[in-house]
Amino acid sequence: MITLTEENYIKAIYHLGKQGTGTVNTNSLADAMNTKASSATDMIKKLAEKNYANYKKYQGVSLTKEGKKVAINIIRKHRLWEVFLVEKLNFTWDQVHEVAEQLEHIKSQKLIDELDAFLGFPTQDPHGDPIPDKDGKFEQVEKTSLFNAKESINYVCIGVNDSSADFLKYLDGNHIGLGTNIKIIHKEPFDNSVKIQFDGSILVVSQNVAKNLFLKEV
Amino acid sequence: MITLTEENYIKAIYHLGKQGTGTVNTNSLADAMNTKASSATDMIKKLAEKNYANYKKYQGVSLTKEGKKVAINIIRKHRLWEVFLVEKLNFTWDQVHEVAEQLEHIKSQKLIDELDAFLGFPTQDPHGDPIPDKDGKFEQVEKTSLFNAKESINYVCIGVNDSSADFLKYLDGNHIGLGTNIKIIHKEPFDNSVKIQFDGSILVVSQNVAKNLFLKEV
DNA sequence: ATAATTATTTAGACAAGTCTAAAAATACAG
DNA sequence: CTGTATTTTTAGACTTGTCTAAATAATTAT
Repeated sequence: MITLTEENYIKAIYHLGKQGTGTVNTNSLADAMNTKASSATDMIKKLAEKNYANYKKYQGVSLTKEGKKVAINIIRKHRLWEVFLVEKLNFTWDQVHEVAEQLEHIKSQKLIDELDAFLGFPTQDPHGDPIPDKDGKFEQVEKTSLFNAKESINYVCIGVNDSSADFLKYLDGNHIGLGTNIKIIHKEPFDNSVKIQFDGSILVVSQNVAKNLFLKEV
Repeated sequence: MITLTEENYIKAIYHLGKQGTGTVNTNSLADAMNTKASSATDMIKKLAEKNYANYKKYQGVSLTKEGKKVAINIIRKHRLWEVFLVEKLNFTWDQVHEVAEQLEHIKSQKLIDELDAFLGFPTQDPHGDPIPDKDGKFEQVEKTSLFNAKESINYVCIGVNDSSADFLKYLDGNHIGLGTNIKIIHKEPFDNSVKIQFDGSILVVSQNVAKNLFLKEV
């Protein structure tokens, strides 16, 4: 049996370690879990014990194949529930995260498979992130941040990095969403702000915003 | 903050104590929770401490107004999720309970209100039990068990008492469900079995079945 | 009314997950 | 390369919910 806390640690290791491929150090894991390094160490040992993680003292932690499988399954559930909440229950994209964090831990294979079918086998969640299929396969879309994007090229918004409610509300307030077509008018070297054009309007966004908005060339 | 375990104890007290109006003794509570009497005592104390339960040593436990509110809210969530699972995700009525037991603990007022609306404000779950509305109000339907029903009167099946998967599968196998019209042909005094007629077929059911099938006169 | 039985509570212990404080290992700067 | 700073681990303790075993209260039977 895998506990709720174990699942959350596994998920955190996955996200911190470049989609499960890299090593994560104890302090960043503790930070991500809002806990202390000593607690993280204890849990890392337990995960290694249960064969979800590779661990050598002072060398950081990474997920085993088994651990990655668990992580991807949680992510699949999280993102499917997000689609459900937005498409069927009138949630906005900044409201879904908190509830999906709870729903992702419900244990029932039938539930998630039926939900997937009910939603029409979606491939992206409301923030543009890919949804793993039943076998854990998913496409990592080629994406550039607005910060790294080039002037005078046409882009379309395909996702966000920081999905904090505040950031998502900011985007909503400025009428930027998935699918919005964006062109860079000017990149200001002084403060790294970016002047963009979309839907006929012009907007200057901060470096912070630019780094968290993902685009794709069209 | 109320914990998952506390919620489950409150729910059990509600169900055991005649919909929250009566007193429950420690042993039955422990049995219902699959735990030991000493554990039940500990939890009862905690619930009394937090004002969800009334408790005097050796006198059993009952829910406070606050406790009843919590119980009814959990039941509301449980039953709404059951409707969702059956109507939208192709679950059969014997498959819903286990998953609804998990879903009922998800914390989000918006989630449950939106789900309620999405389902069209249903008043009964798939087993015929009433669903409390947003304010905790619900109709307790007048029901007789088949065991107590009288011969030669027309009844309709409106619910079940024992909602174990085995019992529900038995009913499915015999094509009895909510809404099935039933008439008693003969009550056998020897073993309390009951011969019934429905949809043109004739069936003899055991006392056990008769006690767990709820009917309403038509 | 008293003895036997049953129900309930208490006491002390354990596992999971967390914490603080201190020790040990690693990394970094001069 | 050596000392300092940082990171990580260990040790011991606390909380929640559980257990067993023993003590106490309530109930039932004679």
